[in-house]
Amino acid sequence: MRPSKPAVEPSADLLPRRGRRKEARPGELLDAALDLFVEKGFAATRSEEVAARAGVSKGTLFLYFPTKEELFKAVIRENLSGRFAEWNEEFDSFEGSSPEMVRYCMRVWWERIGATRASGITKLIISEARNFPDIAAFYQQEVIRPGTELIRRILQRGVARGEFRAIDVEYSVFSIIAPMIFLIMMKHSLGACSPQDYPLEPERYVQAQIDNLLHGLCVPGASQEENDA
Amino acid sequence: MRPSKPAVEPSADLLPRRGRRKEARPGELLDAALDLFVEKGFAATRSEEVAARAGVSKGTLFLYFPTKEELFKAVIRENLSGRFAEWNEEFDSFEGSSPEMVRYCMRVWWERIGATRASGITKLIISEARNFPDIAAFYQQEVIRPGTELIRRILQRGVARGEFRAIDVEYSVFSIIAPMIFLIMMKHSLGACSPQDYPLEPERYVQAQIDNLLHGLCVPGASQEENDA
Amino acid sequence: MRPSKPAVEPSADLLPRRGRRKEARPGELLDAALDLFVEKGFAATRSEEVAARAGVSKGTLFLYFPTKEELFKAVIRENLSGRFAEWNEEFDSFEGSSPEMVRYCMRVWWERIGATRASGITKLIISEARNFPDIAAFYQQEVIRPGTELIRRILQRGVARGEFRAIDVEYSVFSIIAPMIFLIMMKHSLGACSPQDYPLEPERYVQAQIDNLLHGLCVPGASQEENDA
Amino acid sequence: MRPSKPAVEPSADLLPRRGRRKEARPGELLDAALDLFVEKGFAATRSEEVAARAGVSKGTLFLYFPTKEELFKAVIRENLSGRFAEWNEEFDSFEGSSPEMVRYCMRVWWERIGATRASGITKLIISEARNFPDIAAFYQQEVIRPGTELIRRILQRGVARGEFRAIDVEYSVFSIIAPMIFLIMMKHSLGACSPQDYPLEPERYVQAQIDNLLHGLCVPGASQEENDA
DNA sequence: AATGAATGAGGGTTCATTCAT
DNA sequence: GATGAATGAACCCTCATTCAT
Repeated sequence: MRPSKPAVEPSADLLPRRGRRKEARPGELLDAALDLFVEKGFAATRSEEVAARAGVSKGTLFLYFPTKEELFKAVIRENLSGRFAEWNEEFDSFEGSSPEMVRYCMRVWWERIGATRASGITKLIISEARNFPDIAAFYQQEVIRPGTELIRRILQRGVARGEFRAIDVEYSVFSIIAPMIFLIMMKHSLGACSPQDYPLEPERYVQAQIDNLLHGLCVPGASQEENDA
Repeated sequence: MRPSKPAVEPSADLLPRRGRRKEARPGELLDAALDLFVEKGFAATRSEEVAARAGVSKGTLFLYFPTKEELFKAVIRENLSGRFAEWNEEFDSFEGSSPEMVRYCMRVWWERIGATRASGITKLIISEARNFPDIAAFYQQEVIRPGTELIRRILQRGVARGEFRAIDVEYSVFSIIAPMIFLIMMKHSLGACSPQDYPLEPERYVQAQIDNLLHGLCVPGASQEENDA
Repeated sequence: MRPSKPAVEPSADLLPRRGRRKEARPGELLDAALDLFVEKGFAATRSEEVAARAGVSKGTLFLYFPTKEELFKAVIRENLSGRFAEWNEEFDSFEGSSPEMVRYCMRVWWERIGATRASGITKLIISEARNFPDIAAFYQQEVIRPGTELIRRILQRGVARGEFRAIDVEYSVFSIIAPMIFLIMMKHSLGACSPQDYPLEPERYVQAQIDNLLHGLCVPGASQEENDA
Repeated sequence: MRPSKPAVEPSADLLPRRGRRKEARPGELLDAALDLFVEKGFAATRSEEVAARAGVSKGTLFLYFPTKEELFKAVIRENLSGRFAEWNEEFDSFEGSSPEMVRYCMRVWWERIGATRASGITKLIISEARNFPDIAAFYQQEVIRPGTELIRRILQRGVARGEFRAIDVEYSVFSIIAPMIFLIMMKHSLGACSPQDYPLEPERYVQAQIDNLLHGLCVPGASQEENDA
């Protein structure tokens, strides 16, 4: 039906064209999509770009994901593997001190999430939450709630064991979360733009945050300044 | 991102303004644009929506801003009040202790930025940085650098005066920045989606962060655990 | 934003480009759409063709009709002006004989519908009914039912006045409808394809149908052949 | 309509066929295609649907028919059984009266065409004629011309034998054709949409049309109204 | 200055067709 | 032969931008 273009010689093409790899496709597309959505945002990413980065044509994308929005949701779902059961267990059986737990928590967060492609999901959710309220709610249920719960238990343990001060446990959760989220956001936004301006060494960053978080800025024993607002 | 036309300077600025009647227009457009860009992102915001929210017609928008991209840049510029000179002075003449400076810094950050519409800019920059590298660089110069510099000076002062421990000043800057940025990001993303899931009270949040930051989680004097990685 | 093509001189263009004629547009578009839908069918007609035939650009079409399907429905609605009230009245006050009514009915059908653009709607509905069941139902209500009712009354009148035989009134309605619909369908399908093969003169056609319908093929008084199936 | 490739002749026809196993394929595809083309039209029918309904894969369809358009033509050709030689003979040797011939003609038309899947071709041709002028011309040659010729001979016989009035033979042909085509069109369009609104009993319909056609609506002997236009 | 009708390039999605298996 | 994954031209529709009024 369509006027076929003059058959282009597949001259020295070593890779198999029209590869038949149904199993591999969705994963490659999801990877490409994650990268691009993180980099440019959902709306500014063109479907064709995703396909091209995955090494397939535009049409192939829609063979696996009926719409761009479904692709987005699949990207989130794919990378939201609920590993909290495992992590909860890991922390329940943790034998060290509570400060060590906090230290371990933050280091592991960086190693397992921050330093990996999974960190893109965090950036993606925070940037796109308002355009995808149902995704946001899903993330809330599946990640935020169990995550904060895990951290809260660490803090409560520390207070109960007399290792931590009588902190505001509920809101101190964010003293662990905030520095990690900040690091991840920087990695994917300003840090990715001008690395020369943001020579953030993640290990040193995490180390400094842990140190300040556990011991505070102030020299201990100095005159306690008043805590009135 | 498409190539932006060379920004056309609105020459009418040179003429003496008689009535201030219509002069409110650009401001209303910038306000509307800020809200919508923060809410939906640059790419997902339609020019017509901006105009409608500002109460003018589509054509009028392009009367003041030659392209959507220029509108975006104007939104950023408009809300990047270079108040660092003022703020630097405020801190240079600050008479209290360094812990008080940190406390003041974080409270004022929330009051002057976080609680106001200006906080949207932070969200916007972080979300859109990679689509607007020049904007990101501009922000880097105008906000990040002076901001971190200001905070660094506070920390150095505290160390110099023996009020703060021998912290990693360079990276401890983020111990102040991260919690504030996190609060602002939440306010504009997940927090705006499901307020019932995020009943964050900003004052209590800031208070808890300040408290933990200054005194740390650990009870002072407890056996210092080793700081090796 | 978009790279503007080198401004083409509107050399000798007498017609106003970018005409501002909001009132006229929908009608012109509906006319163009009717023609094309009749000619090529709904699915095979491209939106851009409709726009082009109406002398506007693709985008303009969607300014007035949100989707191609809505355009289709509007085409039907526009041309389905329920003139049955008027026609009912016309026939209720008809003073001639019932055969004259039949004759008048068929001639007027051709003049007011068959010979005009409105006949396209008939072709359209019949060809597309199964793709647009709601349209078909609507047409059923608004056109078919009142139309058959009108004709049934004519036939009943003829029987009641002793002018017509004891016909099967219910199904004799189609003895009037069928020839008219056939003529209209031919006009828009095979007749439009090869006029040289279909030199149908509508007036002679209608005349012949009326004549046969009223008096039958058979010579009157000839031996009635049996009517068993 | 796109330019159709020159139809490739399936050369395998020359080889002696061993098993008839797979030879059913093309027929099943043609059947499926006929149904779907009639139901949705050519453009709105997807090749994959045709294949699916025939119980084969998309690829197989194109094994037998090089393009969708060739499939369409094959559907027409397949169902255009040139049985006119046979039918002509049947009528040439018909022994009854001319009214009986008309009656027989219409009944047989319904039984052999109207009531069978072949009736879909009629609907298809009429609906798609303008998109396939060559098909229309072919149909004209193969069906319309011999069909009208057959009917014309019946009418002429009746006139010659004094059984029919001095009718306009040329145009009276349509008095037989129109009601049959109308019935078939209804069956495949509006009648298929809302059967509850179209409880057309074909036998009663055909009976009524025959009756009216042969004897007319008017009571014989009543004052002949003038036949001037 | 302000409007909003008009434009048309761009992007999401479909689907006839191809071809490696 | 048969399959169905892959392709990409084509089509519907959007929306930034223009411009006559």
